[in-house]
Amino acid sequence: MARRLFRKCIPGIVDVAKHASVSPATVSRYFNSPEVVRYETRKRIEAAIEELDYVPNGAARSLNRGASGTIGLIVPTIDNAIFAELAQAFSTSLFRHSRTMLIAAHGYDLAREGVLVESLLEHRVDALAIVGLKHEEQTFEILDKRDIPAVMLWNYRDRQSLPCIGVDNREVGRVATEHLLELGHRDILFLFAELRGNDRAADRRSGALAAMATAGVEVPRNRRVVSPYDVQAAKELALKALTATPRPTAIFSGNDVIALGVLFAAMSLGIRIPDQLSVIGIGDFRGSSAVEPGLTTVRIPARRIGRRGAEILIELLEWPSGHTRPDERLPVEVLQRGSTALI
Amino acid sequence: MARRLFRKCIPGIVDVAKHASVSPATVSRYFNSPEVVRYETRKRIEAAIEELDYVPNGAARSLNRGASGTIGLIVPTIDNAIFAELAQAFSTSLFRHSRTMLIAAHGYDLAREGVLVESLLEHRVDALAIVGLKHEEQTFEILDKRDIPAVMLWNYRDRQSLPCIGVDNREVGRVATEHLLELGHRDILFLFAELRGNDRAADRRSGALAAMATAGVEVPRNRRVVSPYDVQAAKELALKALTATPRPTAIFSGNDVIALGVLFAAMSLGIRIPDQLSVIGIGDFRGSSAVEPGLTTVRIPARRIGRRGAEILIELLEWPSGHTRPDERLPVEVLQRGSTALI
DNA sequence: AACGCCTCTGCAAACGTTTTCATTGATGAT
DNA sequence: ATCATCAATGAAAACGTTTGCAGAGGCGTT
Repeated sequence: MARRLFRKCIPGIVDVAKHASVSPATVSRYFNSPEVVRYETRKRIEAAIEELDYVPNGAARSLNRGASGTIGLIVPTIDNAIFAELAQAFSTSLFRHSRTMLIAAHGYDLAREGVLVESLLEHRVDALAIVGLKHEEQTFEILDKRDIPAVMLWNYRDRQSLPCIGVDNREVGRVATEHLLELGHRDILFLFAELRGNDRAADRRSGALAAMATAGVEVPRNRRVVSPYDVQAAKELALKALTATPRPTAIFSGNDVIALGVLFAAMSLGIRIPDQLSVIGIGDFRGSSAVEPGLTTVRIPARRIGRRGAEILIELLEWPSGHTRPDERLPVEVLQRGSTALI
Repeated sequence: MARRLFRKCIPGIVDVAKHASVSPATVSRYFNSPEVVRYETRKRIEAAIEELDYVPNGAARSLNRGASGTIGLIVPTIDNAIFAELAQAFSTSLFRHSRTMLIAAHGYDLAREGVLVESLLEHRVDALAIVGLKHEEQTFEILDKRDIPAVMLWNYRDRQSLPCIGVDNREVGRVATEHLLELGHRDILFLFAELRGNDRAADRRSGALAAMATAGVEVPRNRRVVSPYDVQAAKELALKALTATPRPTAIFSGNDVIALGVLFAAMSLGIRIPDQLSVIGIGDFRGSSAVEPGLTTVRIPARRIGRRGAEILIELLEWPSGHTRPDERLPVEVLQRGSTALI
């Protein structure tokens, strides 16, 4: 094949080698195990690198080594406070171990998720983290066949086909509901988050309804509403429910964004919180404590999940075998602030 | 060099070729220009790919082609509503053109930014987008030497060394201030965002102060405060200012997060907005319209910036030469909602 | 028949690293 | 002087693709 004459002479390791009058092998060693290279040689190489503005070619390295130093993260969307926090923590942890994050978002579309996995595999990520428990069968198969380390983040459940690191979202739904029940509320409006392609939301819902059943409280159809992930939309749904009679005494919100919408709806109707209405959220987003009144919510440790996810994958990479399964179920807790009170 | 016997037989193009009884070249053509491969041959190759679960090796391709199909994005932090929106839009646009985003965050640390650029170059990104105008000299130099397409996002200014796509943040600061002035406010508290390593915030500040100067209104020292990017912190700063006398009649907030903090502070003090206090934000974050009262803010089209940034880089890649400089200055506008009123 | 053209495919040379193995001196022990 | 040891380096074979060139048939035209 003909030389690519046109390519703009971007310097390679052999150029550096020539410049420093050593062999490419030595330059490579300079990077990968400097201590075996004689001091003066090292100096010469350094000078050459500086001179040529040499930057190693990751593709070539990864081709040779069979590892790219890159770890994939698949989230529903970046554009969502809580996943952004997760991603940031994940990325930072990786950076600390000199690896890079390759992030991809599927927009709650499981089919598209498959494409993303393929794409990440094509980039030869060394490991993979996916948000959520529910994925296409094919995804699991291909990860298994390739046997690259993989974990599922955010939601936790026992005996999954892949290790998970996160919280049990059924528990989350349960404790939020129990909190309202303990305060004496019986007529509760449930504003669940969109369930499609979202096992977290689905789990919260089933946890919540289970808690209600345990308490022996009926939840009529019109008290179970699904809200988009959007303050404005949640606000409108809440407005509708709060202007009808009878009015619920409490609102369970599938996440803090929905809760924020509820708060604003109440405000615009002049309904005093928590005297006339209790509101609980889920997530403890940044800023939820500053809302007026402070939002009672179930804390989900997003950053910690991101950090642990990254750390565990790296561990898996560096000690490939042995190990018990690295599942981690993180604790959740209700943070009672000003938005809930005894009925 | 000895064969890497241990590597778990992950199939390559030659395995596929053998399986389909063709040459590797033909398999490669199957991917890159299917129309030249005979139908039956194509079928055979498809079967082999299916059978072996073959996924092309991006590193090898990128090594050979000298292009990785990957485009870098450097942001201060992902974990920030507005940059998350930007990144999401950027990523989606790239995906549409079958390219991948490699994102990196420096946490407002210009020094670390240099490392990130290097790291992205090592990954051989085909192009690069950076948020902000101000960067290390070395960054510009290396981008220039490598001559990979690069743009600066978010902030706009004429005659920069790299094309920029964004809004003029001095204008942003100016129009926000003018809005308050037009409503008759003279005693305005300025809660600027953190300025260090943040040319956007600095520009907003200078635009705002210039507008005040033009109007001939003095801004005393204690009316210029810098707030962290955090609802709680902004709330506390606002609380302090709002409990002192004299109380400002309006608050200029460097971004919507700060404005939210101000709103909550006013609420907790029982100060009615906008009757007793006008508040303006900047950014028009998702949800800012749903706040009660609706937040008046200066709209910055984050998604559009992300999308255009991606599109422009791709254009630059596909028609490498010619072209006028692709700078784009996007319009800003004040969205008056319920949080500002005549004094 | 001879020739040219077209379609499809194979050959083999890159791409820029890493790493095994061998080589070269230098040093120290016998 | 001989030999083993050691430190520092070089030579060369991979890694898995892409692609220019050339070859092999098939077909239509002279």
